[in-house]
Amino acid sequence: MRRPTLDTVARQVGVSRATVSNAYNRPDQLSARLRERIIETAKQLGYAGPDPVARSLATQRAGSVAFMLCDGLSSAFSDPALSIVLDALAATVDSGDRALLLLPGVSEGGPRAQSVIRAQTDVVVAYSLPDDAPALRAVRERALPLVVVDQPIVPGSAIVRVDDFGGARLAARHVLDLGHRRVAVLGFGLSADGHRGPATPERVEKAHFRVTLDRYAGYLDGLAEQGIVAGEVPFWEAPGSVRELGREGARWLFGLRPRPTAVLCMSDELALGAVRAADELGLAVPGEVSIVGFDDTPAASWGVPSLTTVRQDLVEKGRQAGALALRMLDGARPGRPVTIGVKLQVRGSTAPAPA
Amino acid sequence: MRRPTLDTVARQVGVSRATVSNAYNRPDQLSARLRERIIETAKQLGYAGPDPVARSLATQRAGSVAFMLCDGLSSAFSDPALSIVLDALAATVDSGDRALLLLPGVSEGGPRAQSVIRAQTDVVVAYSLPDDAPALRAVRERALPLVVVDQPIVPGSAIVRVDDFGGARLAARHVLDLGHRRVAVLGFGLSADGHRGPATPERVEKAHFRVTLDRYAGYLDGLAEQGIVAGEVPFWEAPGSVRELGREGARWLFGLRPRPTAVLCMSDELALGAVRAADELGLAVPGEVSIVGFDDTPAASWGVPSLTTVRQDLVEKGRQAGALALRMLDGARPGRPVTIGVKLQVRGSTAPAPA
DNA sequence: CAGCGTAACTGAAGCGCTTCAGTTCTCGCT
DNA sequence: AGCGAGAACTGAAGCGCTTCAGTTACGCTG
Repeated sequence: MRRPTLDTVARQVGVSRATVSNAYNRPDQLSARLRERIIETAKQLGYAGPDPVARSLATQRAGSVAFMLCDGLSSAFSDPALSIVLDALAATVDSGDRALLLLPGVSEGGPRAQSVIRAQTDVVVAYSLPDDAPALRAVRERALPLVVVDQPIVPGSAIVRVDDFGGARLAARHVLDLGHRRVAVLGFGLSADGHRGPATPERVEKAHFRVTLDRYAGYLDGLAEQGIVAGEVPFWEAPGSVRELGREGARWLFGLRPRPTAVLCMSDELALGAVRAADELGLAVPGEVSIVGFDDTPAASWGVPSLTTVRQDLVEKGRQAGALALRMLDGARPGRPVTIGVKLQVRGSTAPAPA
Repeated sequence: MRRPTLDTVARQVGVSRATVSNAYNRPDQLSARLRERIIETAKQLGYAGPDPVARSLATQRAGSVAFMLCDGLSSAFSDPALSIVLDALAATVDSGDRALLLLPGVSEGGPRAQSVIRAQTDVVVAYSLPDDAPALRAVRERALPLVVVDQPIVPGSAIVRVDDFGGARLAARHVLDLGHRRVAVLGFGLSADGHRGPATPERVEKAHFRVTLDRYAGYLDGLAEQGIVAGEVPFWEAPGSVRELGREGARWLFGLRPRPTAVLCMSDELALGAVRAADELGLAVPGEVSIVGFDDTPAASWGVPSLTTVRQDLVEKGRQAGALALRMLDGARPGRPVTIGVKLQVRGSTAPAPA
């Protein structure tokens, strides 16, 4: 005995299949009494409504938004920024009656191409993927509409980004204003190769991550206002926005001579790791070293000291990404990139440079 | 000019549709040369392989595992335990060639029934939902296989749970052994009503969350060994496993007279909030108050002081849930509940009771 | 009362794919 | 030469639903 279908119900009630379909999808197309009878019969037969897959085939819409991310879920969600963006995105697409299909990355390079090819989805949102992610090729092959968050730049896709350059420059100017002149950068990886260590000019040259590059450039641009040049600014690459990695990088930075008095971090998580490293080395924050984060996640204001950081509106970012995805579905053109603004949030982790 | 289909390719190559299908799905059914020609032609036509939705309809498998959670994503992922479980789950189902469909909750009660009814999925995993979640009814109506993580108890579903009772008892015994006699509980909500405040016996009576109840019972059971009874154990309900809520609850608990010397927390996040509250009130941890967490998330070992906590193997939990989901798909019976073991992880947040 | 608009319902053509029972052809073996 | 086995490929029947162009019947208008 098979599961009931539209047909089973139709026959039982003695109407056509179309009518049963209408009972579920266009109540105005039949009399209320008949509709009620149909629903009632369906319930008795254990029919739970039109099969979603068959409906998708007939309507030519999968009804889901795929979300691709670079790493696996656990490392991804240790980045609180992602949770916030994803939540806002989910709320937006859900209210548009679509589900969220999650495609986590494998081994740093994003999801497998195969996962994308088999995904039942109408549109995909790529969250901060490397330029050469195989998943992106697959998206193009399937000719699916694409919304890119942060990076990379993909022709024909809609884009939501943050003013990384401007934000980083704000951070740099801030420490400059406080009198700091020996400034270091604690940042994300330049490429998806898991490199962990000081960045070399060559690596900067052939970087794959726009965000890393833009923030780095923003820092340098700001610092240039006091004549500080790239060569004087140590830059540690951490292959992920994780506290532990920030701690490790900061340790190295604090070991340099002359020791930097300010560390510009590309995320709050890295910054919190840096604070920890300073603690462990007996360096007072912000007395001896100032630390600036990026993102303004909840943890930034929670900690002791609270974090001076570059605030980006993460909820807005997720919402915009969702809205763009929905709009792309209606066949809208990608349009201009949406840029989320930033501002400096001064708190307790920065202070005038020590004498 | 429409998108190409199997048929387009078949006609172009001059073979039957079945053969093209075989080229993608059963390479052994045709000669390598023909297969190559087909793939080549497909590429030229811009055909990216069989349409996933149509394939699903034909094969009668949606190819995805739905994951339902109680809250929205952002609050959900502020619970690091979830990230870990979800990641392990994702890895397991992905290797089984299935995608993860995320169904976040709305307003504390889990996902909407409608979301479940329209979900293209073969099996659903429910993560710590309240007993009366409408989504669960929808799952039953659709007769989808169900794997429940933690709670509630649903007849006919597979279950992955943790030895909550035993773990809680371990925590209670630990503080007892250290000489504590005034012990408080800082826990999750008993029902999905967002209640925030001291728990009353009536609320305990008609609780909806098994986990909260079991842990509470475990604490009491342990404490009973020194003759401590429920009435002597203040219990604050926090409507979520969030640091800020833990802090608030702990404040209240620390305001009681006589002040508890030990606080048993149902999660590490709550415990970290309690540590913070103690700090702010000038209470030394563990000198004046001991605090025990639950879960052993990364944050537990990271903080100062590090957290004494009940460790559950979260990765294993996610993996088991994934494996069960996959097995249910093959028509396996639910079987006995899988219980993940716990053990006490003693660290720096507990010490002998003050004299 | 003819004419017409509308509400209520139906028939049938897809949506794009898989799969199974054939059919044909080739080749090795006796 | 004859036979059988296997390889290579095909035809057609679904999978369960939506949708659109009709068809019927009915009440209303002039």
